[in-house]
Amino acid sequence: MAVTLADVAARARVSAATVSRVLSGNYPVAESTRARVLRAVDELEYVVNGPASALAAATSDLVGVLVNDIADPFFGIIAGAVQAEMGATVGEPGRGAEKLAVICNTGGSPERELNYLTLLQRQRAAAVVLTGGAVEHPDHAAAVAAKASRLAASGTRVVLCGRPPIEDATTLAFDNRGGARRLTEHLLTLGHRRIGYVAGPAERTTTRHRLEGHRAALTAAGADQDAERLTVHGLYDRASGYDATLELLRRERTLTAVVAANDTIALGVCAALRDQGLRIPEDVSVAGFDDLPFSADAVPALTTMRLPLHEAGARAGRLALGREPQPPGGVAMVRAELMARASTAPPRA
Amino acid sequence: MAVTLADVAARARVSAATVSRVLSGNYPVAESTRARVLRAVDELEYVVNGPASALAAATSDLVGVLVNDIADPFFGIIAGAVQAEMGATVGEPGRGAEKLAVICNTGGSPERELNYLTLLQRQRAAAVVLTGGAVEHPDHAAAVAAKASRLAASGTRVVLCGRPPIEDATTLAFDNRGGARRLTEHLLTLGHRRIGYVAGPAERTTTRHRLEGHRAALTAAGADQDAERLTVHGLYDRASGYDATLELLRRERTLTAVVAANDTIALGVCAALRDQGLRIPEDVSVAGFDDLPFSADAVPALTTMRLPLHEAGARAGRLALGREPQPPGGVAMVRAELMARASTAPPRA
DNA sequence: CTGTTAGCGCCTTCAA
DNA sequence: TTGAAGGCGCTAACAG
Repeated sequence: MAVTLADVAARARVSAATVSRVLSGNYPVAESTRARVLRAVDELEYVVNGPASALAAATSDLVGVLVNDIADPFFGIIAGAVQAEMGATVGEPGRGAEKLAVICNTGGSPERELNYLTLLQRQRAAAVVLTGGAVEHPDHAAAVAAKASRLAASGTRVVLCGRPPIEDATTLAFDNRGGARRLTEHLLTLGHRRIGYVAGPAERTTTRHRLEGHRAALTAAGADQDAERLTVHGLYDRASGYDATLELLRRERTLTAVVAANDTIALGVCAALRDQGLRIPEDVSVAGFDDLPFSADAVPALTTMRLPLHEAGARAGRLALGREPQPPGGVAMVRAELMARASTAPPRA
Repeated sequence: MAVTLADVAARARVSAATVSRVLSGNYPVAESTRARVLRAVDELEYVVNGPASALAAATSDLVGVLVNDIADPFFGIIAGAVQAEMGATVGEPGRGAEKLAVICNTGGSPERELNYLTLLQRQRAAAVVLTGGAVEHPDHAAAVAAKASRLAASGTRVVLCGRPPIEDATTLAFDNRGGARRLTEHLLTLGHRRIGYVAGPAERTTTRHRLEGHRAALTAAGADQDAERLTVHGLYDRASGYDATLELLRRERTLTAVVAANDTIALGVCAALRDQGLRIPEDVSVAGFDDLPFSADAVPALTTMRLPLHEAGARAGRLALGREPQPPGGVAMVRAELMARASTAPPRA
């Protein structure tokens, strides 16, 4: 069938062991033999059999990246950055083979998340990176934690990017709570008091943390009387933002600002407000979270909290490869930065 | 180290072969034995060793999906749809294990594309889906074609989604040329004659086909005198659209419309026009391509050609799994549909 | 329906 | 510096 190590060995007139050594490059081999082997590899167009070497070596070069929604740039940016760190520089034998980062789309489903973890465990993945908020259902959280421990125990590095720490994993946590708080403080400082909040799905950590930060700011300013009534939950998408905004306006027509749990939702918020004949920011200010690429281009440009997604993803990738030292305590906090733009302004007098 | 098939077999008091049969479910096994085995699997928390079974069975359950830029929703949508087709229903033994779709980000680099193909070949992937336009450099095209043939020869299904057909691969081609032509015809029908075009990178098939469609419409209408001068190339991103628009205005201030090679570029075009004090569509009409989710929400809503990305990705996934019959000749054309929205209108009188 | 027997292709001591 | 040999964990005939 396919060309094997033995074929290469025969052609280069050496043993299979020698070919293996040349290819993995972790063992001294005479330069002349080396050249001969490489030539044979070339002539035969030999390609290592991954499964076979993974079996023999008990390690694979797969790195799994789990995302909630690959069509959402939030995850696309992180995943792309992780993958870029793996540097696909194959084909140059002699220097340890590179890793293959595989992106797995869970669609936010707990079952699929677990399924993918099993699949990766089955593949004996070298590392797993879990990105984005976690589902907070206790059973599921326990199941994920258990899987993570088992993966870690079997030598798979587990890295969390944008979700709360768990045991046996290195984590890059996003400062959702602090960021959300500063964002709402920004609005309060501008003079807003009746602020609507469009939250994400209720059972996710990101949703809860951002909402908590928002509430904390309101409470600190003594402006939290209506907080409950002025909060609407939905999905992290544009349609939810649209619908939620209509609901908010129904509940409180005199809103002067709306904070969205993320930029995508904020887009829907803007659309709904506009359709209701309200101007941004003259009538209602709008703010988002994440600072995705399109946010700066929105009209008006969206005020939001910037999360260094690319940097975080790259760092997660390095941690997954063991190329970067663990942060103290295994946990590092990634801060969010306020990007005050045109979508927020003082309320009408 | 880890629990193996043999451990399960011992515990269930059957042979390893029986356990294997229960797990893969492709062979009759007595219900009682089956139950006993499943219980042992459970108690031992056994997880199949992927590499080992791939080696023995000479097939793996990996399916590779190559994309040019995973942070771009165009690819995110396609990749997500492919992956959804794989249905990660693991953990339910007895029904053939599901595939693991792995998304590989080439960043548009020919070398990385080839590298990933090698990596997937090394993993003995069950299938490979190549998405998005191809680089037209002859050497590279030949290299990719050769790799594809080799993959196909070794039993890996090769599916193309959004790129021109090659031998040994099933392809879902996007009707970029026809779509672009209809889009420009739409503008011509509205009365536009001085139409700028912001193209993508010169050496990509998608870029060329869309540009050709545009030119064909102009030529048919006898409006192609300035076509060359009114075309600017850039990347498929917002910044390029912005810069290209400034350049176009420098070349021809009296433009009444700008066609962008895709929606992302169109966003930049809109931003630039606005910054130049031009209104859309009163002063200048703008059109994009793809109909990404944000396009309908832009202000004004963007006229564009809709490509059924999700459907195409899903179909590519099914073809990769061999769950859908080959289209006649191995090639199917995916049509684009005109979405005439608020960003285009007749030119000023 | 179930057990036995060979490998799948590669890595890795152990010797030479 | 190189070769020989055993085994990684699983699947796939082939018997029974």
